Amino acid sequence: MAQNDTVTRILDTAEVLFAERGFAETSLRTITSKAKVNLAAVNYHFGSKKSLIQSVFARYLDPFTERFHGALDELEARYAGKTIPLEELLETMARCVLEVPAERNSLKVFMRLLGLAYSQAQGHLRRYIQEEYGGVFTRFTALIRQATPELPDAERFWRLHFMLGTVIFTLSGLDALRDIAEKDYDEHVTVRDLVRRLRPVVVAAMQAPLPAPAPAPADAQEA
Amino acid sequence: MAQNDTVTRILDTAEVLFAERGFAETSLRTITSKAKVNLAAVNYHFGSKKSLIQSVFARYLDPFTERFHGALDELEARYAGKTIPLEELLETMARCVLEVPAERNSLKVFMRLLGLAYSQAQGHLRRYIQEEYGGVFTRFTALIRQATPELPDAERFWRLHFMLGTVIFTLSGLDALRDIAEKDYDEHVTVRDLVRRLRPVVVAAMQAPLPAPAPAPADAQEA
DNA sequence: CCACGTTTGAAACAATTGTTTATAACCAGG
DNA sequence: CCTGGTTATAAACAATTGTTTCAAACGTGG
Repeated sequence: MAQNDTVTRILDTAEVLFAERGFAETSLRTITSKAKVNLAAVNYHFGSKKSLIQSVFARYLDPFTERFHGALDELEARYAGKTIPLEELLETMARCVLEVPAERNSLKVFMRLLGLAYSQAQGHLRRYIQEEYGGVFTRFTALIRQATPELPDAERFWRLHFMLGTVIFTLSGLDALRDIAEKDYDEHVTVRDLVRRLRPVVVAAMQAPLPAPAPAPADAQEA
Repeated sequence: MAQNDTVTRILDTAEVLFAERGFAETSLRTITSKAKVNLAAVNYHFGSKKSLIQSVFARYLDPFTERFHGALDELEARYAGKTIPLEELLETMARCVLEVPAERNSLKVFMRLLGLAYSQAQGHLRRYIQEEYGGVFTRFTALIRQATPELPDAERFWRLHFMLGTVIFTLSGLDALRDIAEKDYDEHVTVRDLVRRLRPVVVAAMQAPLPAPAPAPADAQEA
């Protein structure tokens, strides 16, 4: 029990600190002292700081992907070859995202971690997540493709990432935004409230009219 | 000229490195060696690393806010008290965002810096930007408010941040996304292409139907 | 009870960080 | 040609970082 206790105590403390301050800004000494374990315990149990970070993600993403795959199985079975409506797909994903972290820590931590992973510049973390958990996302986008046959592939690709940005940005910066919202509109907003607000926006965004065709490239502007 | 040369060479190098690797991950030695200036030059000219970071932002945001204010002046004059349409407001902002960094470095760097500032966890940088440049944004949102009278204030607040997330997330992660898009759909996408794609999505998102009212809070879920 | 693999503990390590210091180079104005 | 303040340079500083080491404590199977 002592070993497991040390490992989970490190993970519990690390994920909170990472979410609060970022990866580079969180030292192993801060983690271990707050977790009341020895400094060397991190390198002993995880090997390195980098691998600790990945373990923090794995503890969220492993149960998520499993549950998400299951939910998609159930959905495909229910629709038996018929194309699943867009709302249903989004709803299912939202439900899985909400359910998994609710069992342990707050969803806020999970989203903040995801946001950090994406903003990590050189992106070896994003690559790890892509390689390890890209499967469900590929499966999900294939179903989205069937649900939005009117969209050109490239257009759908970009719109999905537009919405990914919306969700990650909003939920990962939730604390700051919530403070403003509470002060200015005195309403205490929960994550579920946000998902409720997100739903019509995401649907409308995905179903927005196609953009005007690109103008003739008179002089190409480098990006 | 020598002084100015050192200062701008530090800023030019720092903004690129910051955008590529983040703030904490970029050391002053990396900056100064790449900029071919002495290590102490940063502390001499800027005082500290933190203040160098702020200077990097100021060099983008000062001309941007000036130009944006001017554009809003011109818009208000043109509409002479009448409410400015939403599309026009968005168009104006997009134009200013596109024009300013085009004069010097790439827009990509600017957006990546903005994304980093927002994902910076403890957020003293976000606070600095808010205090220093919050004015234009307040003015802009007031105009947006007139353009979308059907939206409750809180709803508009959240939707604006949804869209802010879309823009920052997409444009700050542009390189990675562009690689995927080019590989999968072999289309070379420029920033202007993205803005063209963004336009109908943002408009549709802002005009999406209101969400269903919150269900009775049977058991409150902590966030 | 003993012995052995596993886990913890305190300390030290080597490397890197931002910042400061003291000296030298520069470059105008008298 | 000095002289004054401004800028550049090299070196050192103190603090912090991730990682390693090695001995002590632990706990379980013989």
